[in-house]
Amino acid sequence: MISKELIGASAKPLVLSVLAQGEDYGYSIIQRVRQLSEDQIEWTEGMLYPVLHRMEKEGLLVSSWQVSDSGRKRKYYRLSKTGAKSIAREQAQWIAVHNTLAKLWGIKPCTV
Amino acid sequence: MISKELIGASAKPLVLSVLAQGEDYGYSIIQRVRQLSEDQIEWTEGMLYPVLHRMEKEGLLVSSWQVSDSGRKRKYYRLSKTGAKSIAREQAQWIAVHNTLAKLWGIKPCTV
DNA sequence: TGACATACATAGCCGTGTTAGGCATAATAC
DNA sequence: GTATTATGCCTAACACGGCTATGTATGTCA
Repeated sequence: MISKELIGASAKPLVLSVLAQGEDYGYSIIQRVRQLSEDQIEWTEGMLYPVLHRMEKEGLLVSSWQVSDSGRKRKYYRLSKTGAKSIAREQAQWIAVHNTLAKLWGIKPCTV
Repeated sequence: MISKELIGASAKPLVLSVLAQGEDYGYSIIQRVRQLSEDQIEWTEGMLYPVLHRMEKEGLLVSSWQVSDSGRKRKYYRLSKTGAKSIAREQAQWIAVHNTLAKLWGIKPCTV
C-alpha cells in the first residue's frame, strides 16, 4: 500500500510518462499503472479523474471523446506540447529527491 | 524548485533517514537536507516543525531539549524503535514508485 | 545598537487523496 | 431472461498537510 502523499507526488509524472507512449483513457491508465508497478500502485478513479481534469485545465493534456469498437464511449487524453515539455522538469525534480534519499540509503545515484 | 507534492511525499522518509545517522534538531535538519540535495530541496520551518510534531505523536520520533555550548536551547529528535523499523517500509514504497517511473523513462531500476 | 543567523512555534488558506455515491452500457453467468 | 460483473465516466464531503505569514527569543558580528 502506497501512502497518500506518495500517490499525490507520483500522479502527475506517471500520467505524463504513460501518455508519452501514446494517448490513453482514464480507466485504462489505472490498469496500466497497476501493471507497470506489479500491483503495487492501485489508483482509484476518484483520485485519477480529478487529476486528469486539472492537468487538462493546466494545458498539459488534451482530451477527445472516442467510441470503441464495442460501442463504449471513452475520453482519450494525449499530451499537449506543454505537457510533453514538462516531463523533463518532473523527471529532474524526482531524480533530485531520489538521489538525496539514495545518498542516505547508501545506494547508487540515478542518472538519466 | 521541488513541487509541494514531492516535498510532502519525501519529508517523512528523509527525516527518518537523516535521524538514522544520529539525533539532530529541526533547524539543522533543514540545512542537512539542503546540503545533501545540493541546494535543490529547500524546506521551510513552517513545513518541517509540524512534520516533526506529527511524527513524534505517531511514535516514530522521541524529542529532548538540550542546551548547546553557545547557550541556545535546541529540541533534539532521535528515532524510536518504531521509527527505525518504519524506514524499510518507507524505502520499499519509494522504490516501488521509482521503479515504475524508471520503466517508463527507460532507465535502470533501483535495487536496495 | 542594528542587522543577521539561529531556533522554536502556530494560524489560516488552499490544494488534493480518500471514501462514498451516482449514472450508464456491454459482457458474462445462472 | 435476468442478475452480476466489468467497463467507463463523474462529483461531493471530509480530513490532512504544505505554504505563507507571523510571533518570540537569543547569540554573533560590524
